[in-house]
Amino acid sequence: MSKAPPPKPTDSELEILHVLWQHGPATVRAINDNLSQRRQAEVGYTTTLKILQLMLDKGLVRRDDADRSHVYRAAVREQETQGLLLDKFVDATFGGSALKLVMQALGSRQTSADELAQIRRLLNDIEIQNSTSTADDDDNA
Amino acid sequence: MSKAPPPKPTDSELEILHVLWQHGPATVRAINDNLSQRRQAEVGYTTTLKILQLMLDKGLVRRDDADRSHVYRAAVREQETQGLLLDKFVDATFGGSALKLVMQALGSRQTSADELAQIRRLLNDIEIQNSTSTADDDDNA
DNA sequence: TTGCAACTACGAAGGCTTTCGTAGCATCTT
DNA sequence: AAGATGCTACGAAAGCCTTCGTAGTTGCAA
Repeated sequence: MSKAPPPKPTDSELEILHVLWQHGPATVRAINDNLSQRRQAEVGYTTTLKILQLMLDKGLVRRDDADRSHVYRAAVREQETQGLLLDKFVDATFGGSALKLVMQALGSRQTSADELAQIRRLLNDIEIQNSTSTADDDDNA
Repeated sequence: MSKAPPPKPTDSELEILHVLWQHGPATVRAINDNLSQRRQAEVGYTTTLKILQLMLDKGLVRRDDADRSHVYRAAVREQETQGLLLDKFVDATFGGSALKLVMQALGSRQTSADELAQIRRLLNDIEIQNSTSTADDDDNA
């Protein structure tokens, strides 16, 4: 009955999720080391620990505390989480228009020919889907 | 001299900026009415006033206090502000890859044929620019 | 002129996020 | 066995954002 939807991660939490998504399950020590590398400065060990504990409460991570050093792993998927954040961002910043966002992202930025090609490929896929799936749409979120 | 870079607006501030971008200069009363419409609930008048005062401090808006009812107007441009926010968002959420963001935005979302066409047009423009303006480029990212 | 309505300024509370210090406990080493 | 090391739990502080109440002032109307 109660599948509480996973809440929107904060910036620090998102940073930790990136580590977990990239490296898989890890101890606080490993996560903290990784975080310290990414940033300029050292991150306090207990800071990382605390955030992980809060994330556990929120359901953003799970942990295995069989061993003395608990092992944390992401409880939310990368794409889903990014999609969630993207939705909110599009609403807040571009009034809900994903098109505006895409135009802005492509327009005011260096985009390589390779990337442009990838996007074209995606556009083709979408158009094919749009034209073929018109008969059988059975999607509910 | 010190052209202090305009700081990143918060969510509430951004909401107010949207009103100002859309309607031009306005009084607190007008802004507050507009805000109250967008949301479900009434927004406290002094809440709006307070945020505008903070925005004035930050340089996000300017005001004309010739009349008793001060008139506020945006001091930052829509596109620039959106670009700034987009940069931060891409960094935090997609590890700096604008491509991933675009793919996610287009992939997990309903995109109309019309919108797809607009994006294609933009892609064409970009490719033309890439080939004409840099006749002799070997690109390195 | 007196009183009401509208406006600005300001302080403060509450919530959230991030950071860190400390305490307590288990483990390992010598 | 005893001490050092490393780990977790927890409390608390600081900063930021949002919200609102209150006080003081100005302008208008009766």
